[in-house]
Amino acid sequence: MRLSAYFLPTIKETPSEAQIVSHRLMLRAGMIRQASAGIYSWLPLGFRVLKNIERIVREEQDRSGAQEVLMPTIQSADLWRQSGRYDAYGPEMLRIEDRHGRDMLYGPTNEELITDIFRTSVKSYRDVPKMLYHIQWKFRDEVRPRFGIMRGREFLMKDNYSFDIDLAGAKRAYNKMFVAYLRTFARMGLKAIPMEADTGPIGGNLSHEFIILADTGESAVYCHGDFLDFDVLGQDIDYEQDLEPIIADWTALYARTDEKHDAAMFEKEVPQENRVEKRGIEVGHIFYFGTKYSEPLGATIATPEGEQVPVHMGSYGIGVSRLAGAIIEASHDEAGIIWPEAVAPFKVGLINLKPADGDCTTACEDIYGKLRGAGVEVLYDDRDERAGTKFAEMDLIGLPWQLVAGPRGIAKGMVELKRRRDGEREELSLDSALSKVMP
RNA sequence: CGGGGCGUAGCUCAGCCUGGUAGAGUGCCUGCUUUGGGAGCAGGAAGCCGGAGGUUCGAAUCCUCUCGCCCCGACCA
Repeated sequence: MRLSAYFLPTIKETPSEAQIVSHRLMLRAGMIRQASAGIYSWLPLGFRVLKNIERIVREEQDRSGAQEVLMPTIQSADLWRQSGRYDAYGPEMLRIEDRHGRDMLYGPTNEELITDIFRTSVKSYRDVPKMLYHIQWKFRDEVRPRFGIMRGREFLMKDNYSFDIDLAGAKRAYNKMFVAYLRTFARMGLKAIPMEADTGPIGGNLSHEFIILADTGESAVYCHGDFLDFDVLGQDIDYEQDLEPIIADWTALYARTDEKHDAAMFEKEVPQENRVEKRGIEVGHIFYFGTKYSEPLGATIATPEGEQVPVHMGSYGIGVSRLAGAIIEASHDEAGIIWPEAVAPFKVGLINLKPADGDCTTACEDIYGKLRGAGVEVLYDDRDERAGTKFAEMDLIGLPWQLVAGPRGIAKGMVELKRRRDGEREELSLDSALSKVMP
């Protein structure tokens, strides 16, 4: 993509409404624009990031055996009356009336709908287990939206729902999601730590929040430092195998949010030097809720013995749009965003320092063509701007690699390759620079 | 939903107390100069001062109402 043709409205000054760093940077980098309180438009750069996050989430859901569906944003109130949540949910639910006077709502979540889909078509134990997920916009009319995209009213969420004949089956589904989440966040370059969470009225220990550490996180979290060295991507995972050992590894050490924190236990279980006390952002939540919805909605299946039992369900959410902000909270510096490669809107930013210079521009066009030919996503700054502006904007939008070509270097056949993460620069020949950023 | 704050040029803000023809910086457009970290000089375009009522000869400024946005708290993926 040529920057001269790209819609990238960057802002030098910080918009006054943005307080936290991800919100400021997303506005400044031209990723999003606020439409109204807690509701945002995604501009080209931000949308690319959102799509990358979504893609990784989808790939890992599919890998775990979940199947993608797409349910509507607008739901009928009828189902919610059956589950008892139409009244229970309160003013957070955006209620709508259609032209016929029917009560509708903009879905804040989809348990009712998915349970309805399941109950009308699944009748036998032979048809489970199943995991159905979708990635869809939700709306929760928060009293006070804040933190930009991180806590908007409208947000993109992946929610998966598992259906099993009994608790043991549900536990297997839970474990699959647990591992899928570890992989999902790791692929995005995040250290996500599963922390014990409240299970509500169901009880048991089948509820975890996945938390990433960031100074600006919304809640205090406490965990063992060894979590930061765990590597899930290095493992070869077979989702049909028993995942219990992996779960055991990841739940053996202390990790709790402040709601569940027990200072005495923390100090007893974690040696002083390994105690991590930081702030965290919740990016995922998995939990088992048993027959909470299947019972009132009559989602029953027949056991091998012919008995009708309510199906056991779990629900597994990832805040897809929130992740865009969360990743920035976890990865930025004074100059701007630092994208992990997997979610970066482009892999390489090619800076032509002097478009007016024939040789320099010829070389840049050549590099641009070669990178694109190799399938590398590249944003080519071909604008007639000053060098300082180009450097500053490229740092701001945070592409992992910057390839800088100026007349002086080009005359010697050299370009500069800068790694955004640590600012390390290398003067390289054209070919070796290219080979470094090509797959 | 309680408490607080702010709506003036694309953005950041001054002007309001004490009423008298709308301001700065930055961004944008033109030209010249400059050219490896958000340049310099000169010129230019740009605002129903959030909206509606009211007070007044006269309102960005005072009063009333209203809408929007932000912050703290309670709540939350």
